[in-house]
Amino acid sequence: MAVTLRDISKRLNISVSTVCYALNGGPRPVPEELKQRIIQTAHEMGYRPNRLAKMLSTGRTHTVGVVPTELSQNFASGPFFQEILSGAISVGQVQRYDVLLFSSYDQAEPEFAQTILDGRVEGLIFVAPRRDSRLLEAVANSGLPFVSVGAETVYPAPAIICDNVEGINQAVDHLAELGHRKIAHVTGELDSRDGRERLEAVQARLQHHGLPQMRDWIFRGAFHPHQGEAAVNHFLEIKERPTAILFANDEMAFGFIKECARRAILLPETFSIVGFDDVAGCAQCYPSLTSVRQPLADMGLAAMQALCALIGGQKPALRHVFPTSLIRRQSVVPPSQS
Amino acid sequence: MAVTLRDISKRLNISVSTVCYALNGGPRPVPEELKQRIIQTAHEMGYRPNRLAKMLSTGRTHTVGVVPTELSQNFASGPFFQEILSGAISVGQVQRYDVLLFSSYDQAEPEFAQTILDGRVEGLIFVAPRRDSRLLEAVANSGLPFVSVGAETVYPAPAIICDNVEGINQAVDHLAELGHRKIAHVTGELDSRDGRERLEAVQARLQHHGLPQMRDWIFRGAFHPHQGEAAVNHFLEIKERPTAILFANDEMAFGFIKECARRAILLPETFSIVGFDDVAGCAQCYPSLTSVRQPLADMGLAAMQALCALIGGQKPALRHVFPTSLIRRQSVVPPSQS
DNA sequence: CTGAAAGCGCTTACAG
DNA sequence: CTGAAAGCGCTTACAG
Repeated sequence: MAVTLRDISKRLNISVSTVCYALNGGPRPVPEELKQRIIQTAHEMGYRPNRLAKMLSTGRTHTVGVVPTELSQNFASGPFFQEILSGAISVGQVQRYDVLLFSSYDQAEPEFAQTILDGRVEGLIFVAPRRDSRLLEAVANSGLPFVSVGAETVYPAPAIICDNVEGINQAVDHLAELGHRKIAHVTGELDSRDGRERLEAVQARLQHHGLPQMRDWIFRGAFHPHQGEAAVNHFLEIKERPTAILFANDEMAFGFIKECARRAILLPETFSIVGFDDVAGCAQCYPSLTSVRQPLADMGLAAMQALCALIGGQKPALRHVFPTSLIRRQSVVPPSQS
Repeated sequence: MAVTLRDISKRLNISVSTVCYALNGGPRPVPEELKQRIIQTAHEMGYRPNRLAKMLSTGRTHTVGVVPTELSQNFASGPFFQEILSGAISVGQVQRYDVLLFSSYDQAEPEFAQTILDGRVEGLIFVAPRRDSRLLEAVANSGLPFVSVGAETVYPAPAIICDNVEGINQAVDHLAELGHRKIAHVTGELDSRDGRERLEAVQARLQHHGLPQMRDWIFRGAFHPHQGEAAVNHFLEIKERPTAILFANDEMAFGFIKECARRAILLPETFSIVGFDDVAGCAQCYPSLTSVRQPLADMGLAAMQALCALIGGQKPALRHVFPTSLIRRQSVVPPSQS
């Protein structure tokens, strides 16, 4: 069907090697006149090089794979994944790497490791993997370069993360300064580093400020909006209501805001709320959401750069911690007098 | 380096074909006892099938490529692209297709067609391509299956689009009902179907309602937030200010909102505004943005399904028009009396 | 039933 | 300088 080097070589009665060298512009020299004739006929015949064949024979694919968060069932839907992806892609443009999304991903299948280690990619980016991921273990054993972004692994691979403790401190300090003394926390998935670290940081910082801590003020979530919605009931029903709530990510805060709107519960009057990640939606919700900014696009960018460095045989830093910053918006006000 | 079928066959003193058939479970039968022994040793030796080799010999890659909007310089950043991608990916999960993002994309390069037609993918999804895209022409000539989403092409390939006229009518009708008689429009890129169709629909619907049209009320944009910002100055400076502005997409409306906030111009009191696309940010901005909803994720899903059908030899519909709906929020109020 | 071999379309070390 | 051939690691039609 498709035109091959062989077809061209036959047409011109020369060898495939010469055609190959001519079309690739090297490394073996080809007389200019002949080279032009080859390029010309290749064009006439509608020749298009087969990349798979090239990849197979050279062993280079110029492709990196992106592996979705194992926690999220619907893959690429969240802004977390998307912003990181967009950062990664912008580097790909420069470094000339294409990105393969393993969308045929199926958590249920134990042979998934086979799929991502089947030779199509030169390296992998894991977005927010779990610490105990069996996938990671298989990949680490395979020797294929990889980095993780948004979470640290137990393997000696570059991790691009944010400073959770700093971020939480900024949030708690802000609330404390305004006079909040009853601060609650809706946690993330506690199997993840981010979920656990943020919870611990909240507890440590509350203690640092000498603020009270109650069991009812910790609501266990898992990074999904749904748990934010569920939290509304919880915090309304407990005896001692908090005046401020710190969410482990924005998505849960959005769920909370939405549910409050549905039930006509005033925000920020009833609860001051703070999110984490500062995804695009924060600036645009009502009330706009004060949030700890984690520079996701920059992190995706750094992840891709680290991966390219690894592939290139360099040794990038194993830990790339990005600073957080508190973005203040309308969702936080001083506690109402009562 | 890596273990191959050949290595296994040597170890067991049998032929590669037998090993291949055993590991693939067919099509040629292999005695159960032998098959188990082969699987066993393959496992022991850490065999991992090389997908590139398989792709090359079978001619199937089980991969589809996604080509970014040519209008947008920074590729995967916009929510438009991202929501469509997420819809497409969710189908990939079911149909077992992986998604290749051509992130090494470079508009400047004329040989880009070579890159996307190099045998790595079985089909292509074009996100909002321009009508006159030279890329499309090359792809259409190549015979590789493709679909476009968010725009129609001149080629007989499935187009997954929304009903621009319906959407604009919904928006204009809504404004007219509230009493607006001075309605402006910030256009999209007029080289695109969406940009042009929406402009024409606005003009037609204004006429239908017998509303005045002024040259100053058409501000030429190109789908980027920046033009929304620029529009603020324009509409403040012209003699006859409109009372409502219809933006060709949300991004420009966001830019407008942001600039108004910066300059302390009250919304929606000063201008009622309507966006188009209803991306996630609309529900969360202040004032929350009334917008024409284009079901992007569903469209991405339909695009992927149509593409899979094409690849499978079926003939999906050439035009898949999704209905729009006006999502009413806070950014539209009746015109102020004056 | 099983093995030897050709083929997928490139790249490149090896002869001449 | 250029051609013939081996090789990348699979799949599969062809012999035996």
